[in-house]
Amino acid sequence: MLNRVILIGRLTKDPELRYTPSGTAVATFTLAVNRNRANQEGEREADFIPVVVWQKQAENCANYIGKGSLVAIDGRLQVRTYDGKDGQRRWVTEVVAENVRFLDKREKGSTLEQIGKEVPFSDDDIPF
Amino acid sequence: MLNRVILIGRLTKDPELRYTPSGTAVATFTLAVNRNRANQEGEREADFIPVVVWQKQAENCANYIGKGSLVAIDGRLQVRTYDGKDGQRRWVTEVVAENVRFLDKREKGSTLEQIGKEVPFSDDDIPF
Amino acid sequence: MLNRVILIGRLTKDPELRYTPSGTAVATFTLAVNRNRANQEGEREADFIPVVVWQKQAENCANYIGKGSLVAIDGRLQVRTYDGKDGQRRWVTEVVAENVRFLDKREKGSTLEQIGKEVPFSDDDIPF
Amino acid sequence: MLNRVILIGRLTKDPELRYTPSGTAVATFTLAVNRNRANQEGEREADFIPVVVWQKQAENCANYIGKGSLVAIDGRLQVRTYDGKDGQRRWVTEVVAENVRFLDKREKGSTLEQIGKEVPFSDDDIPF
DNA sequence: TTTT
DNA sequence: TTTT
Repeated sequence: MLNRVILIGRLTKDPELRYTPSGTAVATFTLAVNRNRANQEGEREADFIPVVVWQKQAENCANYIGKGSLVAIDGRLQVRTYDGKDGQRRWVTEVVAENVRFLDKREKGSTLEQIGKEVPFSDDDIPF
Repeated sequence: MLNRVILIGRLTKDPELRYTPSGTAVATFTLAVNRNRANQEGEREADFIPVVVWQKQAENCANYIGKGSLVAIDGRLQVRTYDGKDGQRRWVTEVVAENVRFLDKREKGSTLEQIGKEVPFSDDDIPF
Repeated sequence: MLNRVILIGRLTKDPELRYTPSGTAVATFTLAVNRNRANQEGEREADFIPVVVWQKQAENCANYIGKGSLVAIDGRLQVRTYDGKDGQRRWVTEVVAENVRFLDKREKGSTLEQIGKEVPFSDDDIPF
Repeated sequence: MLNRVILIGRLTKDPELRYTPSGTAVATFTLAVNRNRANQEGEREADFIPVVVWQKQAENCANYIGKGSLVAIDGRLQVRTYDGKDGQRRWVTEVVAENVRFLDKREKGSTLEQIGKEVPFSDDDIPF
């Protein structure tokens, strides 16, 4: 069946990179996705959406983006279940990103710019 | 910012229809979205995703679909926060459906078939 | 960059299956995607969208769906250029399907039903 | 039926703004959407996709974006037919944008920045 | 050249 | 007819 999620938003913090026992990289972060309209107090509302990324893209996220970065996510919705420390079963809904596009302008002379010059020209390998 | 979710799946139960104090219709249901592959035990895995629908579409859902119905959802991801009875703050992630398409074949002579004939020809008003 | 198209519609004809010189299967068909509202004459309008499918999914399409079948497509937009017989350069915009979901109910006792029983349980291999 | 297209890319030229006889604004432009990989010659390939925008969003496009601007489009695929000057019927496939998000960083002190300060805080009214 |  |  079909399950597709597309988001554009900003990281609320730097991504957290971990490795599974078998050595696969996993990055997690939460994405602030602004809604279209401000609320009554004039504050802009946002949805804070948990995102998981796997493998090489996880490492790219850890290396190239951080708190405040603007990204586009293309992935799917996943619902996991886990048992809290209080013994209660809980549900987590998160987006598994199949693709993460980095949308920030790279500053002239930034690390990203430099790195961009040394690596193959591909959105999959390096962000740009 | 962009926030879009597209799902195809089946209702795990009949939709629940409620009204807000101001009279707006809201339907909720959970959608079973099968993943592509079966797990080690040969069982098919699925994600169970909470869906909310508003206004006339909510009433259409309550009237025309039920447990087991196949639907396509086009909407956005929303994260709400609420306080549990234990005083703990919890988060709910759900899909707010902007469009619900009914994908089941209507049986010849079913209520749906009949109704289809009496109402204007529009996916927005009646499902088909 | 991001490029994603999601469609639900019906085939206007049986898919055409071909093979590239190197032996890769390609299926093409056009999808009638109904718009939401009827026009002034009360006729339902539709967009007729060219779709291309590659490899095993191409062969699945040729085997399992035909004129009138209801499918969901998840893919990307592609613009190709070619030279007409009049020497004029022309553009074709088509959807390259990465996933084709078959949404029709299989009739009891149909080939599809039988096949469903003999093959591994996966949306990627057999439609269901 | 479902018909959804989501794109991120750059304008190849400034948008063209026109008005229908009844006074509705329409903007058109073509979006260069880079594919993921470079071709054999090491050049980056792209799809050049025609986009149409209506009403206030059309005027926003004409006012705030131009050649080279990075945007995200959320809309639907449309196939139109027209008769060429040679009397031949032709087909055009284009994306009707329901939402256009402006993704470029506004330069400090730019018109966009200034305007941003004077207008209501909403992605629908002003880009940011 | 179009589907239910 | 194409963008960075």
